[in-house]
Amino acid sequence: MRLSRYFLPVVKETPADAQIVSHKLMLRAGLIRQTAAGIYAWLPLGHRVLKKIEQVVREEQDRAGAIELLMPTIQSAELWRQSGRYDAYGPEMLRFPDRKGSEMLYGPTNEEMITQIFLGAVKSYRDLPRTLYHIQWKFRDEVRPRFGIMRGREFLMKDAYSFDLDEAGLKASYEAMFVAYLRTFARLGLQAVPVRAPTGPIGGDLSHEFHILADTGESALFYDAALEDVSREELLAADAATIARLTGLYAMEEEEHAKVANCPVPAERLRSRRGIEVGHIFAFGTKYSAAMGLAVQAPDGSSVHPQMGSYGIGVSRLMAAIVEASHDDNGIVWPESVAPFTVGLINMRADDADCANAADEIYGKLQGGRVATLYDDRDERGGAKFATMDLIGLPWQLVVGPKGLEKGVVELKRRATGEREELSLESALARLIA
RNA sequence: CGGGGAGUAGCGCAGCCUGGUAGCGCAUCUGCUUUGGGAGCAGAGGGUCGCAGGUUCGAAUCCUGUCUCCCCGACCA
Repeated sequence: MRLSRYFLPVVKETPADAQIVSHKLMLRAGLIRQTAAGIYAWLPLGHRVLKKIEQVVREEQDRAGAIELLMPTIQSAELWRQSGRYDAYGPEMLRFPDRKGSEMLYGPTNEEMITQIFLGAVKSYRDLPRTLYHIQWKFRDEVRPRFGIMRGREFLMKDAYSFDLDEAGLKASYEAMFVAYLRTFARLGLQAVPVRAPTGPIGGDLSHEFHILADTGESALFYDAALEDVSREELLAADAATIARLTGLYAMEEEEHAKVANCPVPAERLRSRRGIEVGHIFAFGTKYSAAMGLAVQAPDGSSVHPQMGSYGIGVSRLMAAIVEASHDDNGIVWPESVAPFTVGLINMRADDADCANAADEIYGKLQGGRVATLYDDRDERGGAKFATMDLIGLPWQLVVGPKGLEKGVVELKRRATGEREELSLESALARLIA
């Protein structure tokens, strides 16, 4: 993409409304634009990142055997009356009538709907287990939206729902999702801490939250320092044993931690940090299957309510969490897995014919490959170009200028470390494409 | 929902107390000079001062109402 034809409204000054670094940087880098309290438009660059995150989440869901579908954002109140949640759910649920006066709502979650869909299709234990998921916009009319997309009212969520014949099956489905979550966050370059969670209004008896450690997190956590020692490789290779080990380590939200009489973690290993909740998984058993009359026929001919679980990841929130975890004084530092473009190709002198031709040619070569390139072909001073590239945080900057061309080299800069290298064009391209 | 704050040009702000018909920086546009880490000079465009009433000869400024946004608390991916 040529920057001269792109839509990238970067901002030099920090927007007054933004308080935390991710919100400031996301506004400044032209990723998002607020349209109402807690509601944001995704500008082209932000949209690309959102899609990249979504794709990593999707791949790990698929890998875990979950099946993607897509449910609507608008639901009928009738559905929610069947589970009893229409009245139980608070004013966070956005309710409105359609033209006939039927009560509708913008879905804050989809347990009822998925159960309804399942009920219409599955009658036999032979169709279990199944885990279905979708990645869809949700709306929760939060009392106080804040921090940009960190706590928006409209947000993109991956929510998965598992159906099993018995509790052992549910446990297996829960663990499969647990593994998927560990891998997902590791691939996104994040260190996530699984925290044993109180099950709250959704019900059930097994639940974990996944928190990204960050000073600006909204939750205060207490946990065993050993949780920080888990390597990325280990998380990517996670299995049931990994889960057993991780969940065996102490980790609680402040509120729960306060209730613990004798904390099992020795003081020197107890860490207190803040976290951003980016995922939450529940095993809630037959709560919805029973309420909504979902039953399958078991091998012995009896009728059984499937054991269910639900598993959420805040996809849009993850973007803010990544920025919180990965930035410096100059701007965002995207992990390669979610970077909107891999390379920022900088033409130092767009008004210089030789330089422009050389840069155009390099751009052409990169176009054919797998790396997405954002080509700054504007006639602008080098300093401004670097500032923009640093702000938007692409992993690589490839600099083409007259001085380098004289020597037959280009400069390759790694955003994360700032290290620069002069290379022949061939080796620079080889490096990027590899 | 309670408590606090703010709405003036695309962004960041001043002006308001002490009414006299709107200004600064950045950004944008034009020209010239520049060009390897946010250039300089000269010029230009852009605002019914959130909205609605009221007071007044006259309202960004005073009064009333209203809408919106932000921050602090209880909820959540």
